[in-house]
Amino acid sequence: MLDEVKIPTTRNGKATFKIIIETTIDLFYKQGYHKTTIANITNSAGIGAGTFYLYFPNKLSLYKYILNQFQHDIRKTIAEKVASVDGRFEKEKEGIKTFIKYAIQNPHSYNIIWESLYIDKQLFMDYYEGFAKRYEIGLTKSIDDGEMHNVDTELVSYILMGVSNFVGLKVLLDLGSNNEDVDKLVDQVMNIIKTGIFK
Amino acid sequence: MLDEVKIPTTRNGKATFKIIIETTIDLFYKQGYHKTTIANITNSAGIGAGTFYLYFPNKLSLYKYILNQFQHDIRKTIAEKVASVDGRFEKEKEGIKTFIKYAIQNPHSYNIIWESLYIDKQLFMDYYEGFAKRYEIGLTKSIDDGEMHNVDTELVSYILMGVSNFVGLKVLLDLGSNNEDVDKLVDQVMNIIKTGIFK
DNA sequence: TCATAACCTGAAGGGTTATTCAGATTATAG
DNA sequence: CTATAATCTGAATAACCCTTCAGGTTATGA
Repeated sequence: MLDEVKIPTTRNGKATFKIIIETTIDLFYKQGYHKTTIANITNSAGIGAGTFYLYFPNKLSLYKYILNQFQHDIRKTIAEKVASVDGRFEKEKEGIKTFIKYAIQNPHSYNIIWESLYIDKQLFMDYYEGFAKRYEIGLTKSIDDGEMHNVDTELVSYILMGVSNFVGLKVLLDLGSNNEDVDKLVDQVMNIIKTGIFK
Repeated sequence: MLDEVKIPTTRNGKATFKIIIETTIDLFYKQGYHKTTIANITNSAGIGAGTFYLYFPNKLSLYKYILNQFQHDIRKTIAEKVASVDGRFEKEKEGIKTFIKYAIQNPHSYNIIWESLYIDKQLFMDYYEGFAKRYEIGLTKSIDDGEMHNVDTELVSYILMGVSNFVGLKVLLDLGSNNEDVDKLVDQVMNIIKTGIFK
């Protein structure tokens, strides 16, 4: 499943493995997956061309490894934050806020996840379907707790993902937004989500 | 601005130009921009390799030409539909419905537009900023007409784009949704947008 | 200390692709 | 009908890139 990735065992090996990952995340962000060559990676990482193949059989397996890392990291970060607040509404708010903040602090992750649509469509579908399913669990609880109208949870999960993703996108494109701004921004977003847009 | 695209003048030339466009849209959809080669295009179109360069200096200029076409077509389609209904709320609803229906009927467009993020980031930014500005005009009218709360129109335009894009995405990924379903789906979405999610 | 496994190198082979161009064909204005 | 512009062809070139591999270095357990 890890596509024949070879995990190094020694200290030197681990350091090399790590620099490959870090260099590649940076290159994928700046140039995109397809424009990034193995030679780009090994040159930027300061290693020989053959060293790459010691750990990864090809570029795709490296991409999948990085995507997997981000998935776990995002979900873990959100889950921890959400667990720390009380009330369904507050939890949903914290989830969206954490997602947007994560995007700001890891702008690379955003690009790399979306790009999966143009690398392997199935990866993209799995990612968002998995994310939606997680969302639905929380939404169902919100309904059970009487804090939310009896909505179609699957639909609402896509709506909320769309909102977070595009608001995150806006913040990323604008650039230079700091964390305080994000708090206010998310308050506005949640107000809109809570009470609706139209009179 | 059109990147040196040469528009043919004769009937034969126009037919060749057209088949290049149509073949390429199909290939970009199926394989993505980067995996599609000029040889793929000319072979699928049934023309000689050199013929491509009669009209386009390279693959990127062809991509930009196609992206531009979709932009105009989407905006025109939405504008016409929106003009045909009365009331700001009904107009917003019709706009979202038309967008999602357009995505279903032209699944190619969706892929090609999003892919701009991985071909030329500036194209992507221009596209969504332009779309947001258009949206804001309608939203401002909604507020003036007293049909909408006094919201941040720029923020709401990104929220609405996020909702349309991800609901459209969901429909596309699920596949097999017909137009009647979409009407009901959009009714649900608009209900949520109108009255909010939380109690 | 030394045998062994892990790690590293970069030149070279082999495949793929973009682009050119000399020459051929077709359409049409006059 | 004919001169001319537009259109078309596909083999050839040159650039690029992935991947291998024979040979070298480094770290470590015993």
